Amino acid sequence: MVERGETTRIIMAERQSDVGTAELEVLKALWDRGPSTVRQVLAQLHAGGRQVAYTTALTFLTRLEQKGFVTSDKSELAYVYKPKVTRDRVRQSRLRSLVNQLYDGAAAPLVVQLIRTQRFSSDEIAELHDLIDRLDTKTPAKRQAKKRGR
Amino acid sequence: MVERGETTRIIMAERQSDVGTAELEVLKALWDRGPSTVRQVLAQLHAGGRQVAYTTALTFLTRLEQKGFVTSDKSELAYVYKPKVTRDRVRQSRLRSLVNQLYDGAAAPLVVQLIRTQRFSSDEIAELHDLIDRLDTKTPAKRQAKKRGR
DNA sequence: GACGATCTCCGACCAGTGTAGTAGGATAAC
DNA sequence: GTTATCCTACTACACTGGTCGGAGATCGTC
Repeated sequence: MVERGETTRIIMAERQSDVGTAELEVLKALWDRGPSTVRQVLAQLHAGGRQVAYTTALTFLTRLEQKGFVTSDKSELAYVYKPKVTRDRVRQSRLRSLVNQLYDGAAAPLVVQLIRTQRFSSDEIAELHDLIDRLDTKTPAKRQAKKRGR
Repeated sequence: MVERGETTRIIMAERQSDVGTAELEVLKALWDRGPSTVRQVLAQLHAGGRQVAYTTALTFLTRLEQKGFVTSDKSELAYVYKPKVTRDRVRQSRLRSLVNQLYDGAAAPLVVQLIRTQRFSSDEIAELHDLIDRLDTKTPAKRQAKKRGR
């Protein structure tokens, strides 16, 4: 009755088209194999235990392209798809969502939880140690652009 | 036409009903306020900027109850809902999903990424330092319960 | 006891996602 | 040239999650 809908849409727009779990599998296939045809992606999916039909894989790739996550080279009969987003970008984005949704945007508690609940090899522990040590030196507050390059 | 559907359903069953983003807001309201009526939850949602109708909040609570994430005390006219899962459980579960989906189940790379890309206050850094140090002593393999109390 | 405010229940709608079938174009093989 | 094969485009369907309206039960109050 009321003319709501606008605001609602805007609020939801914040979480614009995301990649679904099955679509993510497809992206992973592309990350792992590099540019691939539908059939190659399909083979990868099957190898990973996802028994879907050829057209299903095609649909995923088409939708991913609509959403802007992959591009396709249509010069050959069988299109060759390749990812437009990196694995890291997606990880980053998913991570941010998680932090915002469940940790009030503060990453530290997340890290604490991870360290507390997960098991790590001594190599990993060493690496973490190293990273944290390096954090100490370049303390946050200032964030002096040492490598202004990027 | 073909009698598929069985297998499909089974495969999808693996990813049993999860909590949606709006449902999660409701859960958060319950975590923050403790046991609440629909109206109270609604107020909390509005306070958080989510302008939804009363019946929408009701639907969320009902669905959450069906899914087993909340219970309700129906002794009064207005039911009082309370969470059946802790915030930590949900965090844990979401985290595991993320790690499995995007980090091949290995938490360490996630931690590395977090530490690399997020900013931390010096207090937080100190805490992390502490945690990692403690990891060193009780190396994974054995996990000798030094502080059995927990 | 009729009225208005509240509640819950039930059904509904839409968008998004997982999944696939069919149609029709291009290609390769006879 | 006809046939079998492979590819994309289009359509469809079920299920879930976000959103709500109307119907019917309850309760407090004149």
